[in-house]
Parts: sequence; C-alpha cells; structure tokens
Amino acid sequence: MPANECPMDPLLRAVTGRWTTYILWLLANEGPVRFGELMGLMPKISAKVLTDRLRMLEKNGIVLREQKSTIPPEVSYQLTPQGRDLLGALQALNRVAREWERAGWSLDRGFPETAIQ
Amino acid sequence: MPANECPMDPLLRAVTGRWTTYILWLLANEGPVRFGELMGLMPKISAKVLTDRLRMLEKNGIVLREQKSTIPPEVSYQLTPQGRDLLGALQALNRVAREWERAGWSLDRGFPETAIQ
DNA sequence: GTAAGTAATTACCATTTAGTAATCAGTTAC
DNA sequence: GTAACTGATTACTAAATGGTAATTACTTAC
Repeated sequence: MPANECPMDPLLRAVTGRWTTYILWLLANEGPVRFGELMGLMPKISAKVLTDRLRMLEKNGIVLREQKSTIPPEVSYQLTPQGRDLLGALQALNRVAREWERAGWSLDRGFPETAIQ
Repeated sequence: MPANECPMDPLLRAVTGRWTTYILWLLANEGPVRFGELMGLMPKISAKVLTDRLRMLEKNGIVLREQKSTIPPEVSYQLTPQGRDLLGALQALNRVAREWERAGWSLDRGFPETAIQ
C-alpha cells in the first residue's frame, strides 16, 4: 500500500491517535514533564498507551526523552524545536475550530466512537 | 469516555482516517467532483470507505453533496466555505512537513501500517 | 525479607476501522 | 429480457488500535 496518498497525511498521522494531541498540549504548557506526572495529568490513560505515544513522538523527533539513570529512574519529556513548530501549525487548526464554535457550528461526527455512546 | 481531552482533538479527528485528507485535497484542486470520478482518482479506495468519508465530511459541514435525480443519478461533491477554511489550516501543517523534509527529516513512524511494509 | 518508588513491558481481550464482494434501484439501449 | 450505467448499501472478514492487569528491575527504607 502506498504510504501516503496525500502530502499532509504522514504528518497528520504522526499527531493522531487517542491522547496524542493532549500530550503535545501538556508538554507545550508544562515544559519538561516526567512520565509519572503525565500519568497524573491524564487520569484515564494507561502506561502502555502513554509509552506508545511518547515512543512514536520521540521517533518522529517531536518529543525529546531525557533519562537520569538514578534509582528509582527519572525520565522526563519535552517538545523538541520541531515539536514546537508542529504545535504552532496545530494552533491554526485550533483557531478554525474555535471560529466554527463561535459561529454555532459543531463537529457532530459520524464516528462510531461518538455515535454509539 | 470523555469525547475530547484536548481542544484540537475533535477537529483533528474530523480530518483523520485513511483517504480523508486526500479527498479534501482533490476537492480543493478539482472543484466539484462526482462520486465516480473520485473513485477513479483513488484507484484503491472502496465505495464503502469513500462513502463513509464523504458522509462524515458532509455531516461536519466540510463537504457539500449535490444530487441530480436523473437516471443514472449524478452526485457531486465540493468543499464548503468551512471546508476551505479547514484546508487553509491544514496547509500550515503541510508547510511544516515540507520544511522538515527540506531539512532532511523524515517521519519514520512506528505505525504498523508503514513499519511492516 | 518485604514494601515503596519509577518507568516501563508483556500477554491478553475488546473495540474500531478498513477492506472485499455481492446486491439494489431505476431507466435506457440492444 | 438482459446488460449497462451510477451511486450507493449490506454482510462479512481482517487488521489495527485501545485498554486491563500482572510483572520486571533496581535500590533504599523499614
């Protein structure tokens, strides 16, 4: 399967997935944050998914992982310069979302995820 | 489950999903396009998924569906003004993607989709 | 020796999403 | 009467993703 049918697809995929944008948001607003802190800030995320997301963001150069090999270990995450670029671009989306909201629009998606519940 | 943990999440979800951004791209560049034409422009998409995407985009006011009740029917799709807003915001993401590319970055994601093949 | 503390990883199951193939409706052309 | 045309829908299967719970490693404190 061709990786991307659209130039913006790969980047969009890099920030999609449950919790991903929230993680970016938190890292942007809180600066370097430790793993356990992130867990606390997102009461319903699991360690597995948080780890998955951070690994993915790290692999894409969006997030930087720093580890102090103390016992117990201390690991913290922050946005890279690229991550900050990205967040800037995401704000453009956010502005559109807010304009729509102000104009009384709602994104009443047909995704099963929201439709069923 | 809380619908969104992050303000940009709902909008991001509205444009995510395989083929979605490509469809927006095509509608932006080709103007009104008929269903069958879209099928032709995306040789590997299935009618089911194309219909799903168009319905979702329509429900969100991003795409407008127009039907002439002739036999055989003629249905065409185009971006709404909101859809054009959205595409503008997506270009911001695209610009970031291109800058990264120019700088030799690659989004080497851990997604199975790309990792396996 | 056992619990606490941190940052995971693993095995497993449930839910979502994508994809395939068959079918429908209604009219025209053969 | 049967095939062609267009824009779907349906039932079904496969794959991806999300979530839970148990477990690991290493050291300090009790």
